Amino acid sequence: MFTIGKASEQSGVNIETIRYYERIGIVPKPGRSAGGRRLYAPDEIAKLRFVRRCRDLGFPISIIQTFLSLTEQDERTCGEVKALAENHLDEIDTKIGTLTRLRKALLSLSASCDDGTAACPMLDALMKDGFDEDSAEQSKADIDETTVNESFVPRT
Amino acid sequence: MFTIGKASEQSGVNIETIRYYERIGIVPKPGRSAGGRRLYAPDEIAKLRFVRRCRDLGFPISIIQTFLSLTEQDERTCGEVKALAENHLDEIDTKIGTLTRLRKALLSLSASCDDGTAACPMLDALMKDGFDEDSAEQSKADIDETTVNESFVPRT
DNA sequence: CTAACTCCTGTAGTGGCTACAGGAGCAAGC
DNA sequence: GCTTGCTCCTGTAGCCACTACAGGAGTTAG
Repeated sequence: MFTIGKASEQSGVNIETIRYYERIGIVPKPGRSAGGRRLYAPDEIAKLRFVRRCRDLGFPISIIQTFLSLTEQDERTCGEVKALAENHLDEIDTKIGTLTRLRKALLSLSASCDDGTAACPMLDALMKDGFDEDSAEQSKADIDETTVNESFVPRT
Repeated sequence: MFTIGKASEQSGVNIETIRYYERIGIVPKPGRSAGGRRLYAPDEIAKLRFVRRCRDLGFPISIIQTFLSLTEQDERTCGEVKALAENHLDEIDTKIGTLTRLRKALLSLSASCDDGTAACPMLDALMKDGFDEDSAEQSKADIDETTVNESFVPRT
């Protein structure tokens, strides 16, 4: 049995985050010592580590919850997991695509911008009227089609 | 002069978001009608549009605020703008790199996962002990080096 | 004059944490 | 036994950039 500090070290999950996970019910409440401190069994630490790895892969908590319940009742598990993973992969691909288009737009904007000039062509371009019609609206439309809002961005 | 609804249409900024921008002080408080409604002049709408475009490019509000104050006092504007834009470009690049590594990791994990299997190799792998040492830790280390946390992810 | 619409303020919720404040348990050294 | 310093406890508030209400008031078309 380990206190929360050791559990944090071994799982790689921040102490505050462990308590947060307990609060939102993604990991079960651990036992307590006589003095009221949380005590973690090795398998509870394994669960925390699992959650961290899934977060590292960019999965949202809600999906991880599904993963965890799937591991409890191990009936036709793998198909669902694969489906969720592939859906997540699609989202990652969309995100990479969006960022790549953004990168391109920003690059061409900042390229017009020479150091030392007083009036800034980049800011000018962003202030102008007929800007969205050109290049940016293109990527905007692409994004809106697929509606990829939920900022998942992996933890560091 | 336009009411908030028209201003929203013309700028592409959601009504609630306009009021939010006013509340946090990124755009100035507009005038009011006799009945207490916000009235926007064309240049205020232009400012809103500028903010939206910057958000579309993924700039955080704080940077946009800098942009706006730079346009007020137009002294050595362009150099600073370019620097901020290039810094943002670097962040985008890092994010694309992270997502690409993630994609790879997730792809190889889900590849091991055949539909219909009861026990899931992917979940197994994530539960296992010596997992972080292999491929995931690589990308983890890369991320930690550069410390890119602030989830910026462009609006749709 | 009324129905439908737009707008107002203020507050709370989203995700996934992180950062306190103010206290209590616990281990080691004196 | 007592102090020092560490870890832990609960509860709450903050982060970002919005979004979503509730409950009311102004406005406009028929």
